[in-house]
Amino acid sequence: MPELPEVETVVRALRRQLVGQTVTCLTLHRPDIVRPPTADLAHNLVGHSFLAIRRRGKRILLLLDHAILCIHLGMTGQLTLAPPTAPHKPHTHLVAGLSNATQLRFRDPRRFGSVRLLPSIESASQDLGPEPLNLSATSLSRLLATTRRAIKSALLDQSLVAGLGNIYADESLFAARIHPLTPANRLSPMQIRQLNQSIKRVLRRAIRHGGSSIRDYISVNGTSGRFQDLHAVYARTGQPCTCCHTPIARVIVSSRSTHFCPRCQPVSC
DNA sequence: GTCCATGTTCTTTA
DNA sequence: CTAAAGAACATGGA
Repeated sequence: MPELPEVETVVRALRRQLVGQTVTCLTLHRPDIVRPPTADLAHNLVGHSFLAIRRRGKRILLLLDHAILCIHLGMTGQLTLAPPTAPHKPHTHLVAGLSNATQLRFRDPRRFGSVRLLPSIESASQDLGPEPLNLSATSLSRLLATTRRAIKSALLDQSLVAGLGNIYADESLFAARIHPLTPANRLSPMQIRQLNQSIKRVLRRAIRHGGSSIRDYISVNGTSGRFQDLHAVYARTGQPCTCCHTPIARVIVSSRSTHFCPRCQPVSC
C-alpha cells in the first residue's frame, strides 16, 4: 500500500537515476492503465527527456519538457529500474527503454494504479489537499472544522490532506493518542496540534526507514522498506500495545480496517 | 471455494 | 441541495 513515505522513497531513488535520461522506446502491454485511454504515450515519451521528478500526495510526477507523466501506484504498483536482460515479472504493464540502457518498468497486479499524461504542474494537484509535511496546525484545524466525519475517515480523504493512507492514518492517530472515531470537528485545539505534530513525525520516520513493505511495496531497485517492523498499531490486532500492553483493537471505519489502543486512545468527550 | 487486503471513483442514501 | 456512506474494481494469499 504505497502511501506518502513509500512514494517519497520511490521518488528519491528515481531522482538520482532517472533525471536526464531520454526515453528511447516504449512498450505498453496493458493500455488500460493509461488515462485518458486516448493519450498517445509513445508519441509523448519517445525522444523526450525527464527534466525533474516530484511527488504530490501519493502521485509521482515525472516532468518532461512539454508535459508531465503522472504515475499512481494504487495498491500494488511497482516502479523499478532494471537492465533489459532482467526477466519481466508478471503484470508488467509498461516498459520504457532509456538512453543509459536501463528500463523503467511499471507493474501492478491489481491494476488500481494508473499512468496519466498531464498538461501542467497545476493539474497534478487536482482534487488534492495540502501536503501534510508542510501543514500548520491552524490550517489543519480549519480543514477538520469542515467535517463531522470520524477523524480516521477525514485523514484518508485526499482532498482534505494528501498522502495519508490506512497505515499512516492509524499510526498518526495512535501517536497523537486520539480515538479514530472522534468526529473531526470535535477535536480540541490541543489534540489538533498533537495530531499535526504526530503526522509529521510518523511520516518523517517512515521515510527515513524507506517506507513500509506490507504486501507488494518495493522501491526502485527492488529493496523493501523497514518501517513495517516499527508499526505501533497497524496490523497488530490483539498484540500488546507498545506503550501500555493493552491488546490492540480493530474496528471498521469507512470500510477500512482501523487499528488502535483502547487505553492510549480513549474516546474523548 | 471463502474471505481479506485497500486507493480511488462512482453510486446510493440520509 | 449537500455530506457521507457504501459499492465496485482487481487479484493473490491465507
